[in-house]
Amino acid sequence: MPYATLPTTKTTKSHRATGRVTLTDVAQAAGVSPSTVSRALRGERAVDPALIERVQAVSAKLGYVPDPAARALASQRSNHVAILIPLLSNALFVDLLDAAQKTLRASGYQTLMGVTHYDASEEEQLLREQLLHRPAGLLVTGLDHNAVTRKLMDSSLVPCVHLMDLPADPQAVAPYCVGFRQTDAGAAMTRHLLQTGRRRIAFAGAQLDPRVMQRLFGWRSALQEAGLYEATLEFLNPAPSSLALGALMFEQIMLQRPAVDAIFFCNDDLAQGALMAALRRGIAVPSQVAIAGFNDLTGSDQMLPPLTTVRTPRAQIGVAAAQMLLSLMRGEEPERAQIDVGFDILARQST
Amino acid sequence: MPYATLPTTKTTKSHRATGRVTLTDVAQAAGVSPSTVSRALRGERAVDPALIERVQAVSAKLGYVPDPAARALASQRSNHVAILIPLLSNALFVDLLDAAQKTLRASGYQTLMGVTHYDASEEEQLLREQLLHRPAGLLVTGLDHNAVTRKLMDSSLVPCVHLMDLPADPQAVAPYCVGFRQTDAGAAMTRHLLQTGRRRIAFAGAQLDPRVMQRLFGWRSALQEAGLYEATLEFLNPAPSSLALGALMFEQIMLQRPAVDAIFFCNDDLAQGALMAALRRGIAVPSQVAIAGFNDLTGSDQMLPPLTTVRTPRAQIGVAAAQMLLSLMRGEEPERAQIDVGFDILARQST
DNA sequence: TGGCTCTTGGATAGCGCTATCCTATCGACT
DNA sequence: AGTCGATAGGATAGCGCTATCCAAGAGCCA
Repeated sequence: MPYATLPTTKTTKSHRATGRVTLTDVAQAAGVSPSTVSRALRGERAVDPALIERVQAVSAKLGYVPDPAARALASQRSNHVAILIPLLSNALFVDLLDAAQKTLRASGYQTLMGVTHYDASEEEQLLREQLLHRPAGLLVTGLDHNAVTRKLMDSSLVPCVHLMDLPADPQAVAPYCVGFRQTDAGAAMTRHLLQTGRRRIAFAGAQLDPRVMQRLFGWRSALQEAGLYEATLEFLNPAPSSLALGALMFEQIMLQRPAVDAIFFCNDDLAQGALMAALRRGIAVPSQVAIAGFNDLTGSDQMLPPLTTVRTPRAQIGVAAAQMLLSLMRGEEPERAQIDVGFDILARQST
Repeated sequence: MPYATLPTTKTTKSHRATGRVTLTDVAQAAGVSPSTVSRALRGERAVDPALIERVQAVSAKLGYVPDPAARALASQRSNHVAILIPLLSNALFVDLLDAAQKTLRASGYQTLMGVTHYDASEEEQLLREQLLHRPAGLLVTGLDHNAVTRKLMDSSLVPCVHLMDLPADPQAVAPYCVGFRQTDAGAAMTRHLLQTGRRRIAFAGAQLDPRVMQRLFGWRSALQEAGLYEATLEFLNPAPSSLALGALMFEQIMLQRPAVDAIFFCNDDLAQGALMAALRRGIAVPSQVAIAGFNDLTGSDQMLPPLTTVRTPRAQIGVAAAQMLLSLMRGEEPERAQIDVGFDILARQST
């Protein structure tokens, strides 16, 4: 006996309450039960292929669109993916966001963005708010979080992928990560400068977030290896990085240590500002002092001279992390918990 | 008779289903009905002040947090605000997003971001998806949308504020807008160039979105007023704007019209690229050719020479639009439907 | 004092789904 | 032939709130 002919308690009214086409409407029109429609549309369990087709046709004809709020309430899971990034004022993170967001949307997920401003307690608060929406997945920048944040992430059971960073242990199975070894990148750029014959290589860092500190450690170890490390070659400023700060730091370094023959800036915007300051001062780059940056931000190839930098594949990180998250949300176990996307030294004319 | 002593049908179980503290738990603990808790916590209708305090205390003690999904389902309204911007690769829109997002979050709203890529049908699709979440408000960039998009915005009854642009009619009551007159800004910069004695002023535009076109119209009308307009002074390229494109366009213009004495670029990144190209070519700025930009993006003050540009208060636009939206969402009618935040000509050394 | 409105709290029916349990049918195996 | 299990569909109870309708009592006036 087809479902439509069963004695139904309330037939006509349901469809008009909010003017919305509901799953029940589709069920009635297709002559099946709501459960079946729900299952057919989600590909859940076994449903007769012919029935699936019919349900899909009816639902398309009626213009049925599932209500995410009802779905979230009933299933305790939304189609949101929360992403936490430190800043929107650094193009690096915007590129990450853009790539991840595009990939997730293609699979039907809505991105909930949270900006932490490098503040652990703001991160915690944002995570709390986002978890209320029962996100299907979580993307967070870096591996450094306060204890409460880590506990929230764990106990929520929401799949989570970390961006940009990798754990010290290459065999770790614990956090899912997509990134590269910041320390290695810092060391690699320093070695490149050593190879071009530089001996007094300063490090200029701003913001001083964990990843900048790792690059600093890489620079230190490469210089120590070469027996050229001096603590006074470190120039650190906790202010956010910008062209203006780069120009300022360049002037300070040239004043305090006029004999440096290279400066490794922790981010391209600082290095770009330094290059402009050098032009203004008439300081020859690279003959008097070499300048290197990090991240290959937009415009670095247009500088005078073009800026030597580390190309960090952040769009690739965003896409790969989103894909890893997608597979985790499908309940799959990814092959490797960590993906090392590597980096490239782009040797341009500034070194 | 206090609510807790009434014959309750099911007392113990509700609290354990999902391990979540629900409104009903708070109601029982406070000895009032769920309706009262709901009203007390939302400040809805009249509730005894003492009762409100008690409910708040109990709810804080139990750690109750309302479920947004349940709320959205029952009230047909979420705490989401959808924002549509064309690109994340233009710092202008990121600044807008950042400011709006920050303001909205402070009032408890979650931002749903959508990136349209200047594509009307993608905008329509994004809007559709976002409306499913029953957003409490809508922020969209510009005033140009296809017919379906406009209809979706209207029929959804969701309060909507448009960013960056203002309607031609200054007395219009129709769309809520926060922005400035792009045409006026284009004309103002052109007049500034005329005042510095320039006579052959080229316009270089990329992306060619509606706002760029309005700046172009402003440039045209100012030149026509001065009797100096020539169609061959227009250089338009539909590619997205970037430093590299700016450098390229600069070279093309200097090749095709070597006698131009000023170039007005529709965006700062183009102008920055042009300044770098001029440095490379040894073309003197501003003595041989003046260069002007638009938006005062980061780094423009660090150029050599510093770039003359139009300061557009985009953070202010983001905040003001969010505030207008907040008041609309409270059901208030704002004083004015349009807010003109104006702009400033920043005359630096490049002109 | 009676009846009126106004105020404040309670009861209850959904909002539109999913998850769980249940039933009917069919085939295969003993 | 009888039983068991697997397969595919149906019935139903929530998920956690809000909105609507009701009721009780207070205050007010004639």
